[in-house]
Amino acid sequence: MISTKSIETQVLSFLKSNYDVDFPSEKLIINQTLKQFEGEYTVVIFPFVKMLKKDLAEIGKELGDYLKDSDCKVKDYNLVKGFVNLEMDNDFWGSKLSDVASNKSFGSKKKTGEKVLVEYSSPNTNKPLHLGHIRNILLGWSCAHILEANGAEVVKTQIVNDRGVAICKSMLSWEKFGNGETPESAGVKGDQLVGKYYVEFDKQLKEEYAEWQGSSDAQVVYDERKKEKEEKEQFFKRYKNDYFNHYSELGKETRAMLLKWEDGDKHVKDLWNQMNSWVYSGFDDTYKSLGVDFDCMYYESNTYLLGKEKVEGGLDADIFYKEEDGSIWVDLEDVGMDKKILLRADGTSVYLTQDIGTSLIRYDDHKTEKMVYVVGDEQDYHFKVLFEVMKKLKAPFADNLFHLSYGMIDLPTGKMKSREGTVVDADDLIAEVIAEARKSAEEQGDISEMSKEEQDEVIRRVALGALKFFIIKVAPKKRMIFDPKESVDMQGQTGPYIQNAYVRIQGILRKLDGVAGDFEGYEILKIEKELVREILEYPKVINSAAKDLDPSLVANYCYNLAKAFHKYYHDVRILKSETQEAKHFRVSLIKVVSDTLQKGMRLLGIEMPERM
RNA sequence: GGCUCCUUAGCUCAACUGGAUAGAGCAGCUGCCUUCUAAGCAGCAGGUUUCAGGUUCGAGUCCUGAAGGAGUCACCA
Repeated sequence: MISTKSIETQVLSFLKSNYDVDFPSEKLIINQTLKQFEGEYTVVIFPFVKMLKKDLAEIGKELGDYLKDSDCKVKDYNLVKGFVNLEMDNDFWGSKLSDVASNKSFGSKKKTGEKVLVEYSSPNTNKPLHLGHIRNILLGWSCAHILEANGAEVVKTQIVNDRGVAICKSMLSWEKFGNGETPESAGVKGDQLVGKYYVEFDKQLKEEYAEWQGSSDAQVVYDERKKEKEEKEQFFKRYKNDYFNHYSELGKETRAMLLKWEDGDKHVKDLWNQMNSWVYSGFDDTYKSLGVDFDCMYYESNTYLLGKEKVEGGLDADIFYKEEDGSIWVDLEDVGMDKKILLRADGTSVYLTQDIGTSLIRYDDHKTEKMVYVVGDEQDYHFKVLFEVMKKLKAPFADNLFHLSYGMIDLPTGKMKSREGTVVDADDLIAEVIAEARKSAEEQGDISEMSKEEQDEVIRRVALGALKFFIIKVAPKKRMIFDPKESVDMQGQTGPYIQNAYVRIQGILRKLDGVAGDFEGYEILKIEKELVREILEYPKVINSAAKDLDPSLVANYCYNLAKAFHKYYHDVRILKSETQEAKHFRVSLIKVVSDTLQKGMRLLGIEMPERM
């Protein structure tokens, strides 16, 4: 905007005054000129040909001359096919740099009054966070901050799935096999401890199931339910869930516990509160080491009842309908979808019910007319359904619901599967990147002068910079492969590469004795023009990242800017500039580069070290 | 099977939303530290953008079809 707006206006006024054509400004294309050609900006004039009914070359020449004569600082131009390459004059770049340097909030918009709620993380309280959560959390957190930079008022939140069968499994398991173990007595984080009992439950269930498979009950079930030519092994793999629901002793106990929980049984509630508090303190530690936070929390245990109420209300208003068995449904066939159940015949709620309740409570609390759900792409259909249901309920925010859907993370060895123990634990991963960063710092770092605490902080920033950048540089909707070895790389297209650009600038600025001043008359180098041009792109990048809910745009932008800077740093001496003007310009330039890098990376949750 | 998403260099990813000769990093090979820090820079090599059609001045990008992968089609969350 800031960069090409004046050119845009001039091109439009050219079309208006010379041809009396009102060309739609959104169709006007002004790109950065490719490296092979002279110039910095390129106007694509193919689109004009049809309207003007004139030869390409003629239009190009007329436009070029027009721009040159206008006051938008075009020094010269050249024509290649349907492209008019513009060379901007020295003053253009100088004044642009000054504009940015004096604009503290460059890249951020003024508050628009828009209120947005962003939901991310949203774990279950029965096991610790893993790599998948990390992608989710990083996307959510950075989207929230990008939206904020774009002028919105943002509420960061999550929904904690703290009730249901899965939670009862780990509770039951702890009660049966835990011998009163606590995080303190075991010396592990609370979420890890609870996760351990969740895994233990599954193990016990497996053993119980294996034993049962030899029973006569099992034989009867197999004979009755098997598909044609289905082997026993195959069948029982498929039947596991039904076994849990119909025959399992552990299943029976779990369900009994769930019923007690819903009845508010004191013993069960106490146990639930106890284990939850362990999990939450574990989650807090992980969030803290990731450097992310939330403005408020929602708990499924508090919101699912309201969902029920709303569904019943919708039934009275004839938005939903009741089946003979008493279950309540919504019919979405008018919008090309299925019928979906909202309340079971026994009155208990399902996933959808709970989300309906949660969204309404949130609107009451925060009046956010826009909501973003960061949830994996396996739930695409669920959110389509939810959004349609909210429309039917005429919720005031129903037209501004967004599902930021992202692809799963695979390991080089294949999918992550909790049952096969191939899940990458979040805490382990963070510890590992920190260890790697420490190794790198010892080998090639320059932080030995620092205190132990400062060193640790630098290492932490670099480690998390590597991890976060590695994950967030990939476009959200793409499935990504996470190679742990590559995630701790500190060279090339990585977070530390960008941090290093910042550190190099700080190094120069430290050696400066308050040099500042104008750079009137300085003949700006081509590489410097390119750097300024890149900086001018920043607001556009933030804008489209906010529009598309895509932080990877910011990540890739920061990399490109850092790359341009590293080359500049190598080619041009800044402290030993030939003239005072040159030095003033260059210092001003690198300051702006470092500010922009810092701002951009900040939006991704990546902090810059002063040295590394 | 229906629907949705994905497929770009050996590997991991880009490509300014339809623009020029498709770019980076990693891995491989070659140079550059007595310099504002080499976590860096420069170079070599690597591509029929999965395939077949179509739309147009122009297609990795849009449309149709095919192949491969993933997800979903639960009274699980």
